[in-house]
Amino acid sequence: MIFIDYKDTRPIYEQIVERYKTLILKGVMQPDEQLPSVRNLAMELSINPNTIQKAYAELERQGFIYVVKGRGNFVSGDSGLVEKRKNEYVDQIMALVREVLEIGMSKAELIRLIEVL
Amino acid sequence: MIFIDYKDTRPIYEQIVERYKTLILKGVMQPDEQLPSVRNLAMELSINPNTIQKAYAELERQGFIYVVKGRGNFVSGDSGLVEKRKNEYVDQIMALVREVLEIGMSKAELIRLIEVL
DNA sequence: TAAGTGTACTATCAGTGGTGGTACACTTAG
DNA sequence: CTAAGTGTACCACCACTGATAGTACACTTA
Repeated sequence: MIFIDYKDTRPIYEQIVERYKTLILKGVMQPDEQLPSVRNLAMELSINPNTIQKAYAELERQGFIYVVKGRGNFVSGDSGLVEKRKNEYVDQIMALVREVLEIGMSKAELIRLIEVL
Repeated sequence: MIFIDYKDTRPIYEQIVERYKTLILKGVMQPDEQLPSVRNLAMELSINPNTIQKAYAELERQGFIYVVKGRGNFVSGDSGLVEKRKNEYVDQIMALVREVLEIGMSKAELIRLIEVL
């Protein structure tokens, strides 16, 4: 379910955050489903528990999971997250589209590439 | 022409590289036009010459500029760069598009956003 | 009670971005 | 030829960040 790409330049904790965000938003992980414990996931990935802790803290800060002390971390049920996430993606895409249009690509060409995707 | 955004999390030298790449690709800087000297630009931006040097070295590595020792750095005339850069952008855009489609956005909606841009 | 959970520390290390400074080879204007 | 301006190559140093290692404590539950 979770893996680390050491060729990826992004920090490990960030990769884990991204991975869980997409798992949750795509519905692979259902609301109130439990995430692996900090220590377990650390063991499984052969990394330090503190790194997992950092990732989980970030996921909680962003509202993707909630924490029950002594029990574990669970997927949040907030559906507004999908909409928020969509907007994040759209903003990024539009910024890039503006750039590529400025150096001479046509809208039509770009739209065509999306259509055939 | 060049400025630094200290709120930007990217390193300074990288910001300078990006800035010059777009200036060159948009034609704001013409082939064989001279760039500011390492020391001048460093003074102007109040940063260290080594940082500028790093940015210029990267620009040369990517083929955007060429260097004449003792004279300065100049904009390259290679037109194939535009095409290469376009592809870089398109790859990034398509990766993001795939993500946003996976979490439930429709192609039509996305295309519409580009059309009204 | 014991095991498993999150959480909060502290110390330490490695890599990277950036600064500050020196030095050298080259080109060109005077 | 000389001096000024150019790129280039170092070195030492510092700050920040990501990550590790270890300890400790409070909570929940079988």
